[in-house]
Amino acid sequence: MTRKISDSTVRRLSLYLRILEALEREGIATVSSEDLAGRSGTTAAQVRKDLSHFGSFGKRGLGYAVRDLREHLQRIMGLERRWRVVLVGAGRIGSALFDYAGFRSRGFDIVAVLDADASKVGQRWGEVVIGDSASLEDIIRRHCVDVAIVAVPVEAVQGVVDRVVSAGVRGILNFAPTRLRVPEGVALKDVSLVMELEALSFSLSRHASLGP
Amino acid sequence: MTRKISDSTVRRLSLYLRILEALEREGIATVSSEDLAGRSGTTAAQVRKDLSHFGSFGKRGLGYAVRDLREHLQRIMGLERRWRVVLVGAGRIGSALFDYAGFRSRGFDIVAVLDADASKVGQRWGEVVIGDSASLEDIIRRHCVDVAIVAVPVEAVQGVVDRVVSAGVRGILNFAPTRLRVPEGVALKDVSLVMELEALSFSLSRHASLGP
DNA sequence: AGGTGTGAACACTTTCACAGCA
DNA sequence: TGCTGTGAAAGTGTTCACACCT
Repeated sequence: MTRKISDSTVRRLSLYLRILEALEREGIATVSSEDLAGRSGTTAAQVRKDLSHFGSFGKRGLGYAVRDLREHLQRIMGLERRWRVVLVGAGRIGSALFDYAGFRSRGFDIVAVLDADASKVGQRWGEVVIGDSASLEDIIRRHCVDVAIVAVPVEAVQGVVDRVVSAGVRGILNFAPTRLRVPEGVALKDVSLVMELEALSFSLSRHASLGP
Repeated sequence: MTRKISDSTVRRLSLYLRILEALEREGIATVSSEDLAGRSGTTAAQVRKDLSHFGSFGKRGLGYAVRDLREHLQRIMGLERRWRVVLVGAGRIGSALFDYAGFRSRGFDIVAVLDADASKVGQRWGEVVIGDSASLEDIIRRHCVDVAIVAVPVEAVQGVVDRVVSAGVRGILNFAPTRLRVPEGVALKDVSLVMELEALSFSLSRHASLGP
């Protein structure tokens, strides 16, 4: 089996999960698809369809048990375990990412930081010492790295990604604004800030006349 | 008219634009949809369809004039002008964004930085002095701000967005991991790092058995 | 010949509507 | 009754295939 699950579904699952965690903290035990839809900006049918790809988690006439559904989603998303992450690039973006507590609290441990700049190598960031990018393959194998966050200049990024992949990493989060080539079976996500801003520019230019 | 243009098309246009700029720097004068597709990881038909929403820019039998198409795309994306941006939140992410040269070089000028933390207010970052979030509306009106980049904690973000919108901003780039409510006519883009990582986690968990 | 522009076919996603269970 | 789970319908986006222009 292993049906193809669409990207948009996956994004919504991640959102549902966050909402369920909040509900749980508030001590709410049960939630309907209607309610979950309201909180996630989608429709009740969409919520039910998204969940239905993985099983039947609700009770008819009642809704979903918050804790139970949260646990299911966590398992579905592969978040019942922790992931080992290498951060390549200790510049501004890398540094902000390293300090972002949200990663650790959601199961992603940055176990190593690497940079090509000799003046950065050896610096201590909290628990980790910045290593030399030359040792990339070594570090990945030694730390059993699962995921690479790549925050290096656009000229360097394809080279880094090739090495990371050949060292066995199958999940990559890229911050450089290029279309990267990765082999089949490697999951790649891009975060392109410029692309997002340009999309805003496009919207603003088109709907200029729709004022309040 | 003003047909609805899909989000994926807009993202590709932004990518085409970057590729065309690179081709121009390399002194390449002409490009085919086939070639552009290869460089952007899509298909020739997709490229032609994307462009066809806005007009006919190519010459049959020849392809597209790089410079000409670049100019057209720039206009289509609303990038022939500069955009005035306020950055709300001078924490780690805010600081990394401020230092990211890519924004300025692509037409986005950060004209003001604001933070709610009194200890940060008054600090000088390059050309700008960090202002107090209390003066948000003032700053937006005084600087004729078009776009707000919001990098504040998740608890604060909806409040900031409401104020930003009521002060007249119609484009928002949000870094907090929540679904924000904005009125019709306001363009909102989310950058959710956790969501991207969770999507990676999902992929990795599902395709665990597809090894080389 | 060579490569664009585009209607028509196809694939995928979302919404609808309702049967079925608590 | 109330709300889930799900086929069927509607809507969107992508690919195909070819007429048409240079």
